[in-house]
Amino acid sequence: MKKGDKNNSKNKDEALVGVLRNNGYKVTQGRISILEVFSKYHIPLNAESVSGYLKNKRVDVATIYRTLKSFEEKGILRRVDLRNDSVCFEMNDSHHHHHLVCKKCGDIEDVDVCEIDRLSKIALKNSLKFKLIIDHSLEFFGVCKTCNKV
Amino acid sequence: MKKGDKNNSKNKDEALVGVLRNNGYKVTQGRISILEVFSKYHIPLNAESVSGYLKNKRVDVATIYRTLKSFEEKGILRRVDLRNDSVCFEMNDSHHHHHLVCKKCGDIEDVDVCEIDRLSKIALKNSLKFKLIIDHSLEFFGVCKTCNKV
DNA sequence: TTAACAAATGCGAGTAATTTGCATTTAAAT
DNA sequence: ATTTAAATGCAAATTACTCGCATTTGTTAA
Repeated sequence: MKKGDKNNSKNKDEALVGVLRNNGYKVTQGRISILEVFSKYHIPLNAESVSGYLKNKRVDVATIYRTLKSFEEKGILRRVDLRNDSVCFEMNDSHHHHHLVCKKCGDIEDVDVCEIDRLSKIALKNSLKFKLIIDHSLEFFGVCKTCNKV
Repeated sequence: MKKGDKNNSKNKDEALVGVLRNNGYKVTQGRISILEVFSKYHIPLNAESVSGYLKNKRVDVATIYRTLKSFEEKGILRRVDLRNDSVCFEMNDSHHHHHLVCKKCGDIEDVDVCEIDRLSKIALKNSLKFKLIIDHSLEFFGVCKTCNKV
């Protein structure tokens, strides 16, 4: 590993520590590791996947579930609903995006839809019951080219 | 019950029978009853709720789960993910709409967003991997006025 | 530094939603 | 009416997730 890489990695970790502190968390190795996984893999991950990526630095699955839920409540993670059998999350950073999911093989492609904020405002304006919209889900389900050939 | 009502009800059931036949299903009382529930209540329903509405005409919960899944695959029902602890469905008819869900009390308001087809086309056009988009999810999560007061 | 305390974790048991295997029943084709 | 594959009910199994509690750990303040 080159010096530069090491520093980058260190800086990145320091940024993650900052995220934890800003949200009033104790800084534990487990939470840092979980954040590292999400900041490395920009794909929807469920508790089991996170656990898999944490092989070496083992964190109990109950802790992972608790952490994911808490991170979501704080807005550090966003929940992503892909209509599979588990709840997935992604880092909730500036790189906000949605997904196209293959109904056959489950393959995922990111989708940038810049108009969702506008739609959200329209929805709120037309709403009778609601005063505040915090989040939204927007995912597309289809068939990928590979599966379509079969 | 008036004659007219009876006829309407009968016609409705015949329409539902048609739905089953068109999809290659055997026409069973259970499936008709389940379709009746969805065509009567235009709100997201999970297996348990359906079971509740079927009180008199009891259908086993395993059968309900099997039926819902199968109906979704056929496109008769749409899956609706409201981020609660069970999978919900709605009739997939012309009355297509989305939802605003209160994160605190779970109250739901329907949302009509007419631009989603356009977004879907844009997503497909920009996609590298996908050839076909079949469905999408779009739900908004927020806080309703009642809960916001507290 | 260290003492003290609340927060965080691990572990195991528990729960709720959903699925599955299989024997029985039933709709529909012949 | 007979036959057959599909559909159902029942009970057991599975899966994702949660909870209680004893122990550990990070942070605060002396």
